[in-house]
Amino acid sequence: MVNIMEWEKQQQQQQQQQQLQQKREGLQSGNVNGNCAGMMCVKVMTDEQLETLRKQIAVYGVICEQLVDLHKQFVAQQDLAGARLGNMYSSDFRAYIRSGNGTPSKQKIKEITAELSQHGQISETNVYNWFQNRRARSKRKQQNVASGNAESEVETEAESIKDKKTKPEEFQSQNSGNSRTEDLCLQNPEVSSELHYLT
Amino acid sequence: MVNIMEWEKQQQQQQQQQQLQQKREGLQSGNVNGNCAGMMCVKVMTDEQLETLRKQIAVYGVICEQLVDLHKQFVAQQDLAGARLGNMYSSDFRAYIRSGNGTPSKQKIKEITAELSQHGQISETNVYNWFQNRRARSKRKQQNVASGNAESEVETEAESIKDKKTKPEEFQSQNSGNSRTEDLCLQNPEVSSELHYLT
DNA sequence: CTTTTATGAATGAAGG
DNA sequence: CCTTCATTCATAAAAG
Repeated sequence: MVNIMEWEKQQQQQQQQQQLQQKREGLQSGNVNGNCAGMMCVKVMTDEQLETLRKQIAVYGVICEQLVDLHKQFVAQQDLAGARLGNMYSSDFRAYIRSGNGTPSKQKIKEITAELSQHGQISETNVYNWFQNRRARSKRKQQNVASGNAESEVETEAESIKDKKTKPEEFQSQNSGNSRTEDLCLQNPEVSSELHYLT
Repeated sequence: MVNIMEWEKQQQQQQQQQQLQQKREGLQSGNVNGNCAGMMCVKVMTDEQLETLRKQIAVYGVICEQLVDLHKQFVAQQDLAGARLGNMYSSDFRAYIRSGNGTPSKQKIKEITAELSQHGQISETNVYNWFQNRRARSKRKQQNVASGNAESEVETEAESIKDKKTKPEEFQSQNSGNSRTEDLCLQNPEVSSELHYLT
């Protein structure tokens, strides 16, 4: 297992440093054709270049998924910023993002895995799990928020969950003594509005 | 295994901060587009979009570069060793398991169910599902491992690949049996807070 | 140090 | 069989 954690920290630090450096240097962010020396401003994006950019961004699409969500939330909350951030992603990028909402499909997973594999060790299982968890959690979040609003915040919860499964509940009897029923509950009202205004 | 998912978050955070900073400082690399007003600028994208793309790519590029380098140091140690099937159920159960990996057959299921019933509530359906899932998953796992095993096989792991296949874990003491090695993860819950500065 | 939160993963079960 | 969903666990990171 080695100390992955250490590595992570290292990375974070380095990244931050990097960031700072960029910042100090004015974050040039490599101009496309920034040859605006005062005349022939050739900032023309050839189709090739454009394509390259799109491709890169598409690859990062998955990586930024959450960022987009947050941005959307922000946009929705502020209303001021408006469309500025909502539509700045390429269609490819958006495609990826959106794919997460519905059906990942094996094909997608393979694609994504392939692309991400270029940047590090990753398996299809990882991607699959990620989507799986993502869907489940976003759904549950919505559920909670919705129910919370509808129920007028009353602490009535408790039982409503019902054991639809009627599953023998496994053999709880065994551990009934120690299980501490964590009971989830992340009541994070506030931000989680999760508006789906997309753009 | 270093998951992309993990550092993805870092990137998200990084990017967010980056954008954040840029916004706060009003850092617009306007030199690229600013003085091209009267020129023949054949743009395929708006300044804003272009700017956004450049930023994203620049940030990602640098970060990824470093990440890739750092990953290389660890990739070699990434060993999946996903093949472990030791099971730790009752010997009886184990015997059954071993008897055949395919098709339990109704008879078998009945028997097994009967035996396990001595230890707790369990139905044939449970047993059936269990076999079903087990087969499917073990198969898929093999696939994944096989395909993903192109990496160098460094045996850095102490050992303990111990199996964790836990089955009727329900019966067993809810032992927390620390499973295997791996995983690392980090996230950035504070992104949201950062977001507030975005304005 | 303890509690929370976020998230990858494992697993039982339902549908098709 | 295969896919998908719901639940749960373990743990790293952050919060207090």
